[in-house]
Amino acid sequence: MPELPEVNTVKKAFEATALHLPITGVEVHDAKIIRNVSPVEFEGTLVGRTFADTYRQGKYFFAILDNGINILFHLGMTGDLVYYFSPEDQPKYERFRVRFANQLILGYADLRKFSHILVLEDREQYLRQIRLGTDALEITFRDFQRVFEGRQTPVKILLMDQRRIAGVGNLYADEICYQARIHPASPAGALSRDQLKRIHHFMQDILRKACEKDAYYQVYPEDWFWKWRNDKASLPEGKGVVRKMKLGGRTTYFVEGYQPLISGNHKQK
DNA sequence: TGTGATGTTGAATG
DNA sequence: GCATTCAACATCAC
Repeated sequence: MPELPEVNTVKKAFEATALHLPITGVEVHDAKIIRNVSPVEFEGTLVGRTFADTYRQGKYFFAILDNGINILFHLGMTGDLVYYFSPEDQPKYERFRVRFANQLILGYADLRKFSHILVLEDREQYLRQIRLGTDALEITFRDFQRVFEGRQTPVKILLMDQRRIAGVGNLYADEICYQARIHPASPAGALSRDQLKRIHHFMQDILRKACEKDAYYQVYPEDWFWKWRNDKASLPEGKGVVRKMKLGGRTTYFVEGYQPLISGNHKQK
């Protein structure tokens, strides 16, 4: 689930809860979850320090220690940070936890263990190394346009390509295509400037609103697509019927008729 | 009980 | 580069 708005919400909660507290202990339950250091090294890195700052780009969240070391939390599919005081509130699937001087415990839970937790000396170098793209909320229309130019690849796959645009995952990509009224399989290079403008606009509009609502789906606007996504029933107002297809190995939902497929035979500029 | 699908990415292949 | 497939992992729905 964690796409840009979810990760942004994790960041906000971390800032409100865990900053500037002395770290008194670390317990690792699953050594494999921290990818580049041993549990002992991880503990040694954290204990006695505080978290001083945070950074986020796309779905990558960094907690920055007071000595400048970055702890990357990439939440994978099921990662989450959980704050609690009492041991009986320990979340299921906790993989490690951090204890603070005020008795607060920060648990890292991850059912499916697709997470990447990394200790990084140099965040910028790491971001260059993985070639992470511009954050979806930051990317200008000009740069956005460049991503799609001359490509045969379906629009949705490019929206989810973290090396080009960082932060959009499977669910929000469907939402963006729906609100922009573009068929997700439309070849990117065939879109007109106006159509690209629409996608760029709705991408940022959707992500911004989702961030404002702390990625809490229940309070998303009524006319958003997500609640019908799994429904094979028709949408209200005769918009059409929800269809399902595979795109880049990911299940994709769209509304037939409402989101016309842009044909690729005449490239527009 | 077995099978396939599930929000993530990264590696391997042609 | 680009497109596709698979693997990492655990659970759930059918």
